[in-house]
Amino acid sequence: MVEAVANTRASAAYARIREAIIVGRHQPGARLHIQDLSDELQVGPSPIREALNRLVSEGLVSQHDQRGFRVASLDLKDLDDLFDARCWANEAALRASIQRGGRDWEENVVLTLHRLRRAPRLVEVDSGLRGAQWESAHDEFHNALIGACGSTWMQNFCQRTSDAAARYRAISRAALGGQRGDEDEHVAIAEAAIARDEDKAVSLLTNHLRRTRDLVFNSWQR
Amino acid sequence: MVEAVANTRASAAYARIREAIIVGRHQPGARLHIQDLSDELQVGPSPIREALNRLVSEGLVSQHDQRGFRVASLDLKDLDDLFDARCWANEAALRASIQRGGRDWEENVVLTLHRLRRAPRLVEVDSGLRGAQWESAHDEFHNALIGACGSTWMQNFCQRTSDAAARYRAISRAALGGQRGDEDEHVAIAEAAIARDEDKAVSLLTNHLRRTRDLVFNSWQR
DNA sequence: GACGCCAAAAATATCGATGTTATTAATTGA
DNA sequence: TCAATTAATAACATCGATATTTTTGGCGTC
Repeated sequence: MVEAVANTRASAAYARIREAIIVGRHQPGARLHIQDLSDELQVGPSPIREALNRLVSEGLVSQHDQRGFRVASLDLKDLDDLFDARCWANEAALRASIQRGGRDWEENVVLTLHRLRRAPRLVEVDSGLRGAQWESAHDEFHNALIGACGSTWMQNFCQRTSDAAARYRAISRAALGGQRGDEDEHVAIAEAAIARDEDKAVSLLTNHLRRTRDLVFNSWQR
Repeated sequence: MVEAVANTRASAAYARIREAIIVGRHQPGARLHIQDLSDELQVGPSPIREALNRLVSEGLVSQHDQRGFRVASLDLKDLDDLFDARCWANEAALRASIQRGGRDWEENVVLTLHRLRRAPRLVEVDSGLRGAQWESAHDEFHNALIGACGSTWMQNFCQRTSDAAARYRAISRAALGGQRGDEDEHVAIAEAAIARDEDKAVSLLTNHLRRTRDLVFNSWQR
């Protein structure tokens, strides 16, 4: 999902700040002071600013001229906005994948599903590493599902919306103290997809996304 | 589409470089030297680099660590890739708009269509301003069509794919020396949309996009 | 006690300079 | 003449310092 090593300080800073935002370590709406990040990551201001500028176009950071950067904020309206986009994009991409996908696609779906089921769930609340591992496997599985759609543009968009959704999941997880058990849903989606049952697969996937949305919605407070 | 004035040199540089890429003044694959841009825009290297970093996440510029920036390249495979994404995204967004749109949406479609028809076409090959004016009106119309879909995320994605498509159009225009007459297509799409005929509107819009793709495809050479 | 104004402090956006890495040119040996 | 190695050049990534702008805090007035 993101390169472990980077040849440039800006790229390294980009990866780390990005991760921190998605995981929720940098909270929505919080200001991102150049100096603080500079101290934290042990690099000068320039690479930090370059990293932040990349994140701006990615929608993870918002920028106001002369007033610095802050973590893009989240709210219920945006949650529904995002939910719609995810449904539409994933539906189209999944249908195309089912139509166009070959053996390699099927095998990749099976493989990533297996890895997802094997990935450790978040048992204790603060075992960050385990959570990250599961999130990564989860990501891989959903990418595999739409991996044969034939459009990198659409896949990138799905990835981006998925990143945004991960931020909401992190909040909900922090509020509820655990994750829901949705292994069955993933299995069902994979089976329908491989069986080339477009409508069923889409319906299962859409409901899967909706349940995620509802979980976040219900755990929302302030 | 993009703010005319910017309070910061980085934002100003961003807008100008972006425009230059979309219009095709910076050609696909061309290297973007910091120094050159610095001289051209009369600002130091830092704002230029920040601008380029934003464009990287936007997909208009590619970056290779330690090897600088270059204009994102275009090819026929990417054209089809992009075409699929545009069709899927616009179909979903248009359907939602037709279902959810109210009076204000209808009126905006009519208004932007009128402005598009009134906008001067590109008569002479190098009258850049006129072309830009039409491109802008064209953009506004397509945005208006999906303006009531309810998802900013999806609208932003459509905008982004539309920008990429504009780059292909610029190439094809330069090769052919003119634009095709597609006023009728826009009128038909608008009418079907306002008549709330989902399937017809979607079909017209999809064909509209396909014709654009075909035009570019046929004018491709090197 | 609240509002507005002014000064002090902090933070940003930008510059110019420098170390490092890639690219080009020159040179040597086969 | 060409390949490979090395020197020279150019470009990039990064730093540290500075000018501007925003924010904060205090002060006086209504």
